[in-house]
Amino acid sequence: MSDTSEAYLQIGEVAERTGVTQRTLRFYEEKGLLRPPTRMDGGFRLYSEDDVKRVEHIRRLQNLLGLSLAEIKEMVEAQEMLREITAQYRPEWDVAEKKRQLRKAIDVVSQQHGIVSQKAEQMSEMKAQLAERLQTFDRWMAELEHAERKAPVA
Amino acid sequence: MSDTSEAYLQIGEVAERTGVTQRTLRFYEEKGLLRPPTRMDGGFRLYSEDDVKRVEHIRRLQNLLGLSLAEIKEMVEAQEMLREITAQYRPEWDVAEKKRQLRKAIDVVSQQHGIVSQKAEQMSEMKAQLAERLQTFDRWMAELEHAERKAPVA
DNA sequence: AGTACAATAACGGGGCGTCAACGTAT
DNA sequence: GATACGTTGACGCCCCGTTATTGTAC
Repeated sequence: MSDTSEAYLQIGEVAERTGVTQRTLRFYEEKGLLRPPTRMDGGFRLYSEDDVKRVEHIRRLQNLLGLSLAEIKEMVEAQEMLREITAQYRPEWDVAEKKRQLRKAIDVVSQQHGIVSQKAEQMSEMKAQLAERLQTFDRWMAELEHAERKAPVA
Repeated sequence: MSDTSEAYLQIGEVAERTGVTQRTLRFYEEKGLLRPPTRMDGGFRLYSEDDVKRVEHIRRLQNLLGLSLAEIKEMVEAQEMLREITAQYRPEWDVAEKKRQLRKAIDVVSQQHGIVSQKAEQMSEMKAQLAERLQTFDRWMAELEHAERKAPVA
């Protein structure tokens, strides 16, 4: 019931669940975006559910925000920092240091928020344009069908 | 007043106005995304305002939708097709052919619309999450400042 | 005759895809 | 012992950035 090996995932399962390839997972690890996972005796990688979440997070930052892996690495590292500060009490860190780290995290997140806001705006603008064009096309199509009825295929 | 050379732009101006590099413009041309522009006697490229618009269009498809240049090329070509059909009368094209082209265009545009809609949704979701986190961080920061006042820097 | 701008190679880097050759075992 | 899954290289592609060298002129 309380086994040490609660839920390990091999690289193939992680790949399937996250929608990236195994190559990509190993590449992220090589680049320091994913911490090296534990291994079984034969050398097979064993991932945790947390690792899956990190991969999904990385992918969102890539696909939605279009950030480079280097930028993403910085953000992910800043987040790790924050977790270490906040997860368990750390009385040995003085308050000034905590504040500095927190400010850094706030900077990162608000920067992301800015990017997202901007992109979201551009998105809805583009969406409106596309909808308008679809309207126009549909009208043209209707006209063509009308013309066809008047003068059927030669 | 009605000069043949109404408004030509050299590659540097186009680069500046579109925010891409000259290298990128030449690369797009090489890959067939931009039609080869006219040249002056010495070989310098001369772009039109329409070319500028095409570059901006390509960039939006890249940055917002994250499409590959190959995909973008298809879309741009489909659009050109449509322009040729609709811009001037072409009685020599039969209606069935026009309909086929128009259907293709509708397919392309509604596909884009689908992608945009989906991305826009993910965007606003992410935006909300980020806003929430910012709230949390701000509260933590306030707590830290409170603590600092009670027990000032050692 | 000097300066700003452009042209064409050619090499390099990020982010993987894709074998190849080989070891492991949910 | 056969099958499915994993391991580490190594090479290649896409989308350009970045010189380097040479030519042109809003």
